[in-house]
Amino acid sequence: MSKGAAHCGISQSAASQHVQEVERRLTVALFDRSKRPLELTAAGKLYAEFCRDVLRREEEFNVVLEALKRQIEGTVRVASIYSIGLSEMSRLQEEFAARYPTSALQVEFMRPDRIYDSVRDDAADLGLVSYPEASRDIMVLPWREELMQVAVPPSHRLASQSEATPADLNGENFIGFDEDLSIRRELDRYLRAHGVVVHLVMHFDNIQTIKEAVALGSGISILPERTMHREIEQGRLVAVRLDAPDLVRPVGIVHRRKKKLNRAVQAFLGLLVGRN
Amino acid sequence: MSKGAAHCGISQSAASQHVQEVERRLTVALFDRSKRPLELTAAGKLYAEFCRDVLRREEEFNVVLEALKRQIEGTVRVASIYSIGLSEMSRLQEEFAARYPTSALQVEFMRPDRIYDSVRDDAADLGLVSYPEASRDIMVLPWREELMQVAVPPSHRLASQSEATPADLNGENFIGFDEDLSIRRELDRYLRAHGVVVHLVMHFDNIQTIKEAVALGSGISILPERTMHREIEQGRLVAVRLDAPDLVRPVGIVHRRKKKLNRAVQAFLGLLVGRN
DNA sequence: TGTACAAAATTAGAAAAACTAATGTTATGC
DNA sequence: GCATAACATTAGTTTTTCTAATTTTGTACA
Repeated sequence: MSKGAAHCGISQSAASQHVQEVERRLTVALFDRSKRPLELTAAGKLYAEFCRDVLRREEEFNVVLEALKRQIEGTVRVASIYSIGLSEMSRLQEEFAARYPTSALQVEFMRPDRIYDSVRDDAADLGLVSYPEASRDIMVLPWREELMQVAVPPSHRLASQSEATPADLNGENFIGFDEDLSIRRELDRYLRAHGVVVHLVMHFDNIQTIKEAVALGSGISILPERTMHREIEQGRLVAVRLDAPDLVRPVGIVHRRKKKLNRAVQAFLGLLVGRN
Repeated sequence: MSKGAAHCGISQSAASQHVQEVERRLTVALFDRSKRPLELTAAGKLYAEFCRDVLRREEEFNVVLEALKRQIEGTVRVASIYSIGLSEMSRLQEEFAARYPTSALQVEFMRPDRIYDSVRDDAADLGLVSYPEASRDIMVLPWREELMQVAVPPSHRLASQSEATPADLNGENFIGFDEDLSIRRELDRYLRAHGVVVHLVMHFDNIQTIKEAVALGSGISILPERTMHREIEQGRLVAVRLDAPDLVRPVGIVHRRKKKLNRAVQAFLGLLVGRN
């Protein structure tokens, strides 16, 4: 019993009292005290077996729990708008995997309203959205502001200009965003503020389709410059700088207001805000 | 959580604090507190499963323990000298079984020294011995004093007498007990005290063999009267009363000095001392 | 049989843990 | 935004557990 006490880091007295308390609770002797060294009774052996079983089970639990914790702690679940771009995300993913090899990054692309829902329901740790909006549950970290430029087909008269003024857009066929998107409201406000009236010929809910329509000559648009790189390279689109430096698309990181962000999420955030 | 607290008979506060303490120990959240009603996290479910497992195992332990306790509490283990007699013991056994049907009586016959050892080692709860001797470990309860009479074959000259004096034994061929037995020492002392000298022709360690030898006419002996009933009935032996009323064989119950006697043992003791 | 020794039991009091009542905070539905 | 129910927090009390000191006990040995 003394050895047992030492093994548990308690005094001999505590061990003795504890054993007696267990015996009192079970109303059965665990040790035969008329022998030295002390001998376990049949009940004592049974109890020891029970205790060992419980400890075994606890160890098993801890192993599974640690695995679960690693999984929870080491995973970043990101919900992103499509227009962040697959290439951008895969670049981030590679860098994240290199820097934090024990962590995992899960990216899913979806429409903005579903991103907010995902974050709210804790289906995603972070959301990447344009024109981010905070609310009771949602908190916003500004990420970057994307320069907006005029998107025109190479055949367009503006394609040869190095810069355009808002007035240059007057009366143009325009391909816009759906009315329920923030970016649509922002562009409308911008055009109105500069007294520009465009001829809205189509509207879509995503940049990809708008770029296609512009490339096909259905009209012009105003899009984030960095989303057009590939089409510009391929000569399918031309981006013309607007002389209004305030026309940007803010992209932000949204997350649940109360939630404690885990190690991996923190690391990913560091990666995001470290390099813009 | 409030319901859980009520279920455990503790306050809501205690439950809340306890859960938080477990969470702190495991460094993992068990509940998703941003939802009402509270939801278990993956870790919480795992922990609940673990707890339920332990409780199940505890129940199992308790079932087995109760069975063991019933077995321990309800069993009397008696070690007896041969000369108590099988018939006497089976009569006791029957009565015990009738009065205490949930208890069990285990009787084993053995030589006196092994009886003391059995009691000392807790292999037997009670020992039945003649000329009982207390010691540091062993405690004695007097049980009964058996009348000693002269055992003679029917053909013997004393067989026709209703009573004999010690002097009648002078010069007789005598069949005694082995020298290491208490009864031998007691008989030697008795004979010496009465100035009797017998001719010791044989000695044995048990009454049964002595009775056989007497019946075969090898000599006479002095034996407990109640051990001769059957041989007397069968006309193989005759018991002659000695006019010395102090010649008795004391039979006692021995048990371990410190040991707490269980329910069944107590009951059996009551049966023994109640009827002599 | 007594004596020495080691180990367990006991005791009293200190330290730690668990608990409660009261109060503050939060998620949810209206 | 407000009401409500449930959980969290706080402060203080009760209960439990623990230690140090002492006594008792079982064993070995002279």
